[in-house]
Amino acid sequence: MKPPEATRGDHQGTGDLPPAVSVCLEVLRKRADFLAANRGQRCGTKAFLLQARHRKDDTDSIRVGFTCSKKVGNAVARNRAKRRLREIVRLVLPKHGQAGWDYVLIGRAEVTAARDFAQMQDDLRWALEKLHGASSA
RNA sequence: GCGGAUGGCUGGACGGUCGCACCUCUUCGGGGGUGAGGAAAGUCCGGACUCCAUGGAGCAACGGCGCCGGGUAAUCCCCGGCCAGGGCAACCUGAGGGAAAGCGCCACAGAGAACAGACUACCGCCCCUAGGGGUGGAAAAGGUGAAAAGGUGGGGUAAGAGCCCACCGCUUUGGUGGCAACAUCAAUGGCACGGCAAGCCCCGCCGGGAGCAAAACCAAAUAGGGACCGCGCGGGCGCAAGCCCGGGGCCGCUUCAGCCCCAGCAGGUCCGGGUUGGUUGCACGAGCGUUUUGGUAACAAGACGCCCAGAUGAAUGGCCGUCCAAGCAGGGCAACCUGCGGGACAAAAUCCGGCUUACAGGCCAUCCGCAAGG
Repeated sequence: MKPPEATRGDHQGTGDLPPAVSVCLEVLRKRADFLAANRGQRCGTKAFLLQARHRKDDTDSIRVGFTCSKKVGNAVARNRAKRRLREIVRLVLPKHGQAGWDYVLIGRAEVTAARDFAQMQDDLRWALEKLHGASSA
């Protein structure tokens, strides 16, 4: 009854990815991609933790992954958290993300499912500006 | 009307706007269809299906089950019945075979706890003699305990006792009813037989193992194995042809049948295994709905209609509006009005049949008790 939920034991978490997003976005499916993103830059917000990594390969697509471990709650709570994260990514990332980067959003217990939706979008914009501002500086 | 018992249903609705998975149509712009649960859960039973084990028979071991009958693919499940316990009742609960095969265990308390025993108390006799001691009888009364050797009443006696009698219980035998568990009636014996088998055990029945990450196929890249050919090949006897004797393996043992192996390699030809992706398995099934017939029922048979999720870092959603109902506050005798507010448990992962557990609120049916009315 449970999805792979992947290697939960370590703190990588493995996101569950919904191929949701629009055309220019791709979804991370490989465990290795998640591990690589985990070693990249990161920025926490109230509703989630954002990890980002510049792939430095020839492709210029934006890729995203989502991680909601069992700490977030039961299956129903995890699914809801992932869907909300997926939705703010769909609305925000095409405009504010940078090509050639991988992003991973990690859900938090309680907050990810309950925070005001508009505020979550602002959170993501703020986190993206902070990361890319720091990397360019 | 109040209280209660049982069974079942439902578990937000509608709309707007972005979006997801699969299928499908397409003029490649896009359009259409379908898309979580009663528990999808726990993974506790039973099956289908797949692979592994060479097949048959017997035995042993291990595990499970356990009133009787029926249902089913099957079950530890379901239905009906029996017995025991609880409740005024509807109804509920019950690992419910065997303790006159054996072993073992019954703590504390108590005189005594398992082929009984005698502390207080009772009675007779004897002795010192307010009272007590000795001896014998007896096991009813008190006390202890979860449990004390049939119960109640009467007779009887020095006092007592199934010692005798009646009823109840029990043993044994028989009759009757029932497929059976069992019930009931009669006779019989004066009563001999404590509990625990979720202790060992005995009896009866059932059971091969692993599981869709099973398994099959395709494509890549990569280190290492097997078969056949050739040289050659177990022991003994023999000049030789040949004859005799084998050993080991095939999930425990025995047996029968069958199969395989029994030195090595510088070569030649061919085949298989693991990893990562992909495809299949993978959704037409012990299927669902309606209905008829048989059956007390579980269920079975028939007719008609229907196609109903197939993901894999894993779709079935985000936001907003109106309404519905739980809750809170205010107003009103009340119906109700206004505002706030928030939506039970829990999400498919090969598929079925069950069990168990979780669950806000709402609804329906049948039945029982009490009260009132006709």
